[in-house]
Amino acid sequence: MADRSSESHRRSTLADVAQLAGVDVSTASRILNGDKIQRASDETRKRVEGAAKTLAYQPNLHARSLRTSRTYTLGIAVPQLDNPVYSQIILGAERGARELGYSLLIAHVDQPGNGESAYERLAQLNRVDGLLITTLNDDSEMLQAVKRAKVPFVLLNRKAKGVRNCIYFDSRQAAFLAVDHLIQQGHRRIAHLSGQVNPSTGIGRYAGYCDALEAAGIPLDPQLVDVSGYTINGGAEAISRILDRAKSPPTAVFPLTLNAAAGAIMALNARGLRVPKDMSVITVHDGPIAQVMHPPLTTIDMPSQQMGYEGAQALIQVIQGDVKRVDRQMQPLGLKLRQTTRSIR
Amino acid sequence: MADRSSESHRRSTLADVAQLAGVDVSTASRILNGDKIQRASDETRKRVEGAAKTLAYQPNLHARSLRTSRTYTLGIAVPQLDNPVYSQIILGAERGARELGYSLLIAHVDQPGNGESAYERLAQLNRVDGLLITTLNDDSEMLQAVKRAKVPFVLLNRKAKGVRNCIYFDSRQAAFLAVDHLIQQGHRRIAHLSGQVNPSTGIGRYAGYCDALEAAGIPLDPQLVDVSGYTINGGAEAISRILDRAKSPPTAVFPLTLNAAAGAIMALNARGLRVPKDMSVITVHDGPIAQVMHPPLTTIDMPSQQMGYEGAQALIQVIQGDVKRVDRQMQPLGLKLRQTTRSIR
DNA sequence: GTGAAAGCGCTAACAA
DNA sequence: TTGTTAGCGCTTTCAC
Repeated sequence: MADRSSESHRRSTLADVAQLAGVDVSTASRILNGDKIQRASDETRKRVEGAAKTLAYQPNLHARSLRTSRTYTLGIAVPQLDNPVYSQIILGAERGARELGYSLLIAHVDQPGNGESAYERLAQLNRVDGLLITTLNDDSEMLQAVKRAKVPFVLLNRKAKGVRNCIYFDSRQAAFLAVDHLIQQGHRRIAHLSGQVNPSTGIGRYAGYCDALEAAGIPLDPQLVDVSGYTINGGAEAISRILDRAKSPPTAVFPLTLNAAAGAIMALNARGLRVPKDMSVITVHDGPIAQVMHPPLTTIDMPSQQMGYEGAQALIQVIQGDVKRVDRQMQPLGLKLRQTTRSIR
Repeated sequence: MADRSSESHRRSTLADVAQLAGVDVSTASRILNGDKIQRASDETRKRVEGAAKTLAYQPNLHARSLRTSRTYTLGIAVPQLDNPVYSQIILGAERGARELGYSLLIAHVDQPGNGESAYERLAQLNRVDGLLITTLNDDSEMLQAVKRAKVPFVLLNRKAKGVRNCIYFDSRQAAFLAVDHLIQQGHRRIAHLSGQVNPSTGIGRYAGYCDALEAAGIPLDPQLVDVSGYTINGGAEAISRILDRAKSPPTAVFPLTLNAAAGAIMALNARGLRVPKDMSVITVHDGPIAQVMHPPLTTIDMPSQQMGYEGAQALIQVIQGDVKRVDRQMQPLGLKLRQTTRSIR
C-alpha cells in the first residue's frame, strides 16, 4: 500500500471540503445532506457548496453506510436472465433505483433444487437495504429464507399469501384482451395452453380466457384446454394433444406465454398447419422474440420494465418507512397487432 | 432510530466473537482472515472459529471497505439487457464474481448520445473495485471516461487499441466455420451481411468469410456483400439490396448477427423466397431466438456466458494485482445445426 | 448557527 | 503468538 499522503490524487473527503470552506466537518455534513432541522446560514451554505463543487466531492458511501447502517443498494433476485421479461424488469429496476440514489445488485438465484443457493443469497443480504424478488415459479422456500433474513422486500410478478409487498400484472385482464381479440375476429373455437406451476399467473390467464368466452356467450370446451407450462416444448406438446383429441379442431389458440406460443407454432408448422391461415395465435407479454418470429407474433404487451421501475421505487419507500404495504396491480399496455391472427368472419 | 443496545437481535460483530473466544479483536480478525504472516496457535484459532460459528458472524462489509478501501464489488456496464448476448455475459459474470467473494453491480449505460450518462456512471464507480465493460458499439467516449476514473477494467467482447485488458471472441474463426459449413453443403454463391460500427466484430467476421471462400477457391464477389449493421431492419435492407442488384443471386447468406439474420429472413419471406429451400442462412451467436424462429436457425454458438465468467475472474485478478494484462480470445463452441441450411450438391 | 467529540466495525502497524 | 492502538470518512448528539 502506498503512503496515503504521498498519493498524487487522493479523493477528496468531507474534511477537505470543510477545510476549504473554513467550517467544521459537521457543518459541512449538515449542509450537504440538506438537514431540515438545523439550517445553516445562507453564507456558509454557499461556501460549503462551492467547496464541494470545486473539489468534486463525492461522499464515501462505505463510511456513510457504516455510520448509518444503510447501504443505498437494492438487491434483485433473478432466476434467469435470458428470459426477456426479467431483463426488462431489471432494466426498469435499475432506473427506478438510480433515480433515488440507489444502486442495483444482482443476486442470481439458481433454480430451486440447488439446495445451498437460497442460503447463499442470505449472505449477500448484508449488502443491500432491500430485495426485489422476481420468480415465476412459486418458490416459497426462497421466500421463507428472505423473510428470515428480515430484510424488506417486494415481490414482483405475483401475489403471494403472507407477503406484505407485491406488484403484479393483471394477468386476467391481459388474457381477456387476448381472447377477446380472437373473438372479435370471429373465432369461436379457441384453445388455451395453460400454466400449472405458478398460481397467480397461470390461474389469472385461465380465468381471463374463461371471462372472454363467457362474455361472448361461447361455452367452455375442456377439450380445448391443456397444460403447457412455460416452456417451448410444453407449448408444442400441449397443442399437439389438443389437435389429436379434438373432434372439431380450434381455429385459434391462446398460449399463456411467449415460450408456449413459440412452441405451439413450431408444432403447428410441423403438422403442416399454417399460421395464421389455419390457426390464429396470440399471447401475453411482448419481446424481441415476438418480432422476429415468422410470422411476427401478435401479443398483448405488458409493462415489464415499468414493473421493475415501480418495484424499485416502492421498495425504497418501504425501506424509508414512507409506506407500510405495497399491493399494486399493473394493467396490460394493449394489443401489439402483428400477423398471427386473422379474421374468419 | 431505535436504541442500539435495546435491539433484540443485533447482528454480531467481530468484538462479540473476540469476547466469546476470550481474545482481542485484532487476533480474531487475523484468524478469520487467514493471515499468512502471523499465524495463530491452533488452540486460539479453534476457539475463534467456534465463536464465529456460534454467533453466525458475518463481517460488516462497509467497515471493512472503509478500512481497506476495497468494496468486493464488480460493476458491469451494459447498454441493453434485452440482447441475449449481454444477458448471458451477465449471468456468467455473476457466477465468476460470486465464486471469488465478489458481488456484481449493474451499471446501465444509456446509448451513446445521452450526454450525461457516462459521467453519471462515474459517480457509481465509488462503489466498485473494477468494471466489466460490455458494449457492442465502439463507444470510445465511454472508454475514455472509464480510463479517467482510474478504475481497473476489463473490456469484454472486443479488443481495442490502448486498452490493457480485453476478452473477446474469435469472430474470424466463427465466421470461417459458418461459411465453411455452407461451402460443405455445396454453396458457392454466398452473400454476407456485414457490420460497420464495431471494428473487431464486424471486421473479424468479414475476414472469416473471406478466409473460407479463399480456402475453397471461391472468388470473392463484392456484389454479394453489403452492410447490415446489427439490427433487424439493417439485415432486411442489406439482403434486399443484394438480391436487387445481383445478376446471379446467392444461394446462401451469412449475416453477421442474429438480428441481421432475423431481418434477412423476414425480407426473404416477404419476397416469397423460402428458407432453406431457396436460400440457406447461418449466423454467429446462439440464443433462444434462434430456436423459436421458423424455421429454427442454424448458428455457430459462442461462449457468451463463459466470457462473462472469465471476465469477472480476470478482473478480480487484475484488482488483486495478480496479473498485469489480460488478452484472451475465446473460440466458438461449434455448429448448432438446425433447419436453415440445406445441401445443394 | 456552528463546533467538539464520539463512534459505526474493521484492519494493520507496531509493541510486547 | 497475542494485544494495543490508531484511524478509514462519515453522521449525530450535545454543548456553546
